[in-house]
Amino acid sequence: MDRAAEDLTARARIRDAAIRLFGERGIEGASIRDIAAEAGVSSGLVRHHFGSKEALRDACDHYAKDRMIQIGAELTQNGDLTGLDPLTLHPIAFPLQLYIVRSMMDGSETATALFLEGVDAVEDWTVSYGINPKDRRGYAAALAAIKLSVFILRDQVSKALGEDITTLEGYNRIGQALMEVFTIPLLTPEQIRRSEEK
Amino acid sequence: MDRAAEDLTARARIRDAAIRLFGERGIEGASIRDIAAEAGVSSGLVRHHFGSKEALRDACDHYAKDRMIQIGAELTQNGDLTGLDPLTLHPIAFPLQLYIVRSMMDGSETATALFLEGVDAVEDWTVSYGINPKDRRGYAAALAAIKLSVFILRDQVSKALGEDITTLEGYNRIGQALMEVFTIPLLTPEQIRRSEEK
DNA sequence: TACTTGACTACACGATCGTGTAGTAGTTTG
DNA sequence: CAAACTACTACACGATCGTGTAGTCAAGTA
Repeated sequence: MDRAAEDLTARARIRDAAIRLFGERGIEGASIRDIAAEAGVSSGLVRHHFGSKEALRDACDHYAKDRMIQIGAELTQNGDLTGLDPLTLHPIAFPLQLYIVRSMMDGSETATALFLEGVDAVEDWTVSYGINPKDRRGYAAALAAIKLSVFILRDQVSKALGEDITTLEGYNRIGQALMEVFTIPLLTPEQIRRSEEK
Repeated sequence: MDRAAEDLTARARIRDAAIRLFGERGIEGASIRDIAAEAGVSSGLVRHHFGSKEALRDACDHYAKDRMIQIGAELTQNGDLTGLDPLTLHPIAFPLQLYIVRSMMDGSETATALFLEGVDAVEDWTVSYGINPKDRRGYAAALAAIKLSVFILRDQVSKALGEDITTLEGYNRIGQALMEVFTIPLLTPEQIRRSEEK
């Protein structure tokens, strides 16, 4: 994804092109012929390497999941951030996130499993962080969904901001805005108490 | 949408079926033949009434937008809530929201305009409510996107909760979880200050 | 050298898509 | 009564889709 296209094997180029086009246009919106053209190969080669469109999506699912987990692991161990500054990380991680969300919407089990693992992680995190919502599972699910919302509606959010959020600058802006959503309490304790009485 | 199907004109049944199927499967995922079958008419009649698939989506866009605005207006004037209790409102509004989000993702200008109007409304609301984020526009855009995220990821969120959020009970649960996200400050003021120093 | 294997292309297939055309039945209108 | 119009169906069209088949070419191997 980060290396020059001509240095990659045809199989890798097909997979990268599939992740890119699937993520941008949706699974149904990107044909095998589109992906083959994007990768610079024949459509038959896509079938030769992956068997079917479904199997291609499966391969993309597992690759994207592994890459995201790998990136997450490298990010958490703060000691070694070699080559993981935002400027190089963003162009790699953003298309992966985009693809995963699209695959989720298409009903992929692998992508959905990744979402469920994310909810589990957020749930554990609320415990260790001392956050005690009344509905912890619901809270974690909402937080996980929110993290993905800007990817899905990136065109609309970009238009609302007058700034492309697929760029690093735009992405950082909406990321900080999301942080403000999480840190500014919308309701006063008094209002919360009153809404509970109803 | 709420009346018995046999009491509606064929045109209305086609439109309702289109909103339902477009919302569930996406624009590309629902064919004109599918919609015609769902409405109990021939595929030719869809074309007769709406001209093309694009024009059908346009008609659905405007209908959904008008209905949502109408519902919103009836909800805000608290005096008259005739027939607008959640039990009857939910089955009407939920498919409309689902469709609007799908249409947005498909690049519909009408649906995107509705999103931008929503962002404007949230922005105005933060002003009158005394909420002052550093990036007010970004804050409003994030909040508007969040409101729609659970519709898109409804299958994943439902699976995470073990409860179908398309039902009124499930929808209320995730709605309250979202409220908790907005009301529980994630970071302490100390942590916010520290993150700003970086 | 002869054989096998894997990467790769060209091409044809049936299905499905949106769309176009022709025509029927019932109602309205002059 | 005849013409016109509207709601509606049946059917065929070209395009595109995922897929299947056959074959080329280069590299490895016995």
